[in-house]
Order: sequence, then structure tokens, then C-alpha cells
Amino acid sequence: MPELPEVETVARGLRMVLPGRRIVSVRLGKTDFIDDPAAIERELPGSRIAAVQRFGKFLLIELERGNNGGGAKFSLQVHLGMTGQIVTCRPEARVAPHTHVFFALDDGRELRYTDARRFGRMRILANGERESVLGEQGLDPLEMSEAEFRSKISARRARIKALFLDQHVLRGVGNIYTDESLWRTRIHPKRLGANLKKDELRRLYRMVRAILQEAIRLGGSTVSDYVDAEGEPGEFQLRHRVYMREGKKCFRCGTAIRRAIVAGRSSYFCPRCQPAPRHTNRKKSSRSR
DNA sequence: CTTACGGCCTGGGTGC
DNA sequence: TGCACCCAGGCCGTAA
Repeated sequence: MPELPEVETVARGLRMVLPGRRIVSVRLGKTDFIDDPAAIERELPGSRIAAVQRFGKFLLIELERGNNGGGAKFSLQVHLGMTGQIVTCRPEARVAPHTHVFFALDDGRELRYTDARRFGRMRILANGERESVLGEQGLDPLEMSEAEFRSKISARRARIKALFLDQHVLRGVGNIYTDESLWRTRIHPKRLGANLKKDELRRLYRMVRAILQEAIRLGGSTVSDYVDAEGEPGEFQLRHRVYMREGKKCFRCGTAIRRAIVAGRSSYFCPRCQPAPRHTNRKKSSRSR
């Protein structure tokens, strides 16, 4: 599942080969994950790739229109969803199943998008749309200050798990890195943001950043489909301490790791290291009044 | 307004 | 061999 480290790894890989290339032609398969397929077919051929950026879990391929020099700028925004893969290869390379987008490049190579579930998204972002679309996103975990992080979290009474998954709070963090960060800081996923102690927030701040950076260094986590821009899997899954370890022993205390649905997502935690909050869902108290 | 939750999209894996 | 079911992330509608 591509989260920040995976998308960052893909972006770095693409950055090695794409900038300066021109898109010669576009071929599309299924298009139900593309906002406006006709616009892709119309706008991209002849455009030049200026840069590749990551913004949260979004990949932004910065483009300039065909006219030589000074063409209008726009972006191709790609979200990999759960199973999205974007790789460059030679055009004669075997086409993986569920490959739906082919960009022929002017160096004879091909950029392909493969996505079995098609939970990914692809759209053209006009220069003027950038701010409104990207401006709604939360803090970049690698750039935020501790003070920004603490004020953002402690202002909320939602569960810390929900806050971490909310891209309007932190951009780029998903299920894996949330559970890993909470286990390592011994914080239960159902704790409310506003109830976290200053020291807990400090540890969480440091931990999520350290984990994301280590995961980037290891090329991300490959749990099922994720591969980088060269088609290679990541290695951070070997460092996972709780994610997908239901029933296995906690690396710290040996207690069986539990799985519970929190914020609508599978959440893995150690019931001993990460004590549950007192009353999560206050029901109408039968006593009093 | 904030939060919680269920449903929807698709298809690979699992278990009977 | 078949097949029903679960589940993944993001988004949206609804309810409290």
C-alpha cells in the first residue's frame, strides 16, 4: 500500500529518468480511475516533463505544453491507491496484467501505469487548480515542526489513529506507518488526540518522522503489490513490528498482538504495551440524573 | 462544526 | 474444481 515512503521512492526513481523527456504518445486501457481521459489524450502528447514531485501520497508529474520553450505549465496528478504501480521500461517489455496507461517517451522508453484494483486516481491539474487542491492537505510529516504537530493533534478529540490517517491532518501517513509509530511510542490507537500528554506527542512526533525516513531509506514497504519505478520491491516490511502481526508475540513483551477496527481500518497493537484509554465510547450513563 | 460509521468501488487470497 | 466472503484506501452520505 503506497504511503509516503513508497510514493517518495517512486518519485525519486522517476526523477532519475523523466525530467527533460517529452511524451510522444498516450495509449489508455480502462479509464474509470481517470477524471477526464479525453483530456489526458489531448494534453499530454507533445508535452515535456519538467520535474517529478511528491505531495503527501500524490505523485505530481510537472509538464510544459508542446510549444518549444515557455509552454504553459500543468501537472499530471497520480494517486497510487492500493495497488497502483508506475514504472518505466522498454516498450517491448512484457505488459503486466491490469496495465491501463502507456506513455511513449522521446528516448524510446515507455512509462506505464498498472493498477489491479483501480483504487488509484489520475487527473490533470491546471496551474490554477494547484493551490485549491493541494492546499487542503495537512502537514508534511517530514517538514512540520514539533509545535505545529502538537497543536494540530491536541486540538482534536478524534482518535489518534483517525487523525493520523486523515490526510487533512498529516499528508502521506497511512495505515502501516501509523500502527508502527503508535506501537513504538506505546500509544493505543483509540487514544484521543486531545488526551495525549505533551511528552507522548513529542515521542510520537519524533517517531513518525524517524520511521518514515528509515522506510524511505529502505525503499518503502512491500506488503502485496508495491514496487518502485524500476519494478523492485521495498524492504521496510522486514522492520515492521506490529503491522499484520495479529496473534504473533509482541517484540517487546511477548503478549499476542491484537487486531481491532479503529477509524474503519485494521489496527494492530500490543494490548499490554499500548494500554487502552479508560472510556472510549461514553454511553449514556445509567447512573446520574 | 466535529466525529463515527457504513457503503461503495475492484479483484486476489482464503477457506469450505 | 468452484464460489462466497473478506479486505484494502479514499470518499461520500448520514446520524448523533
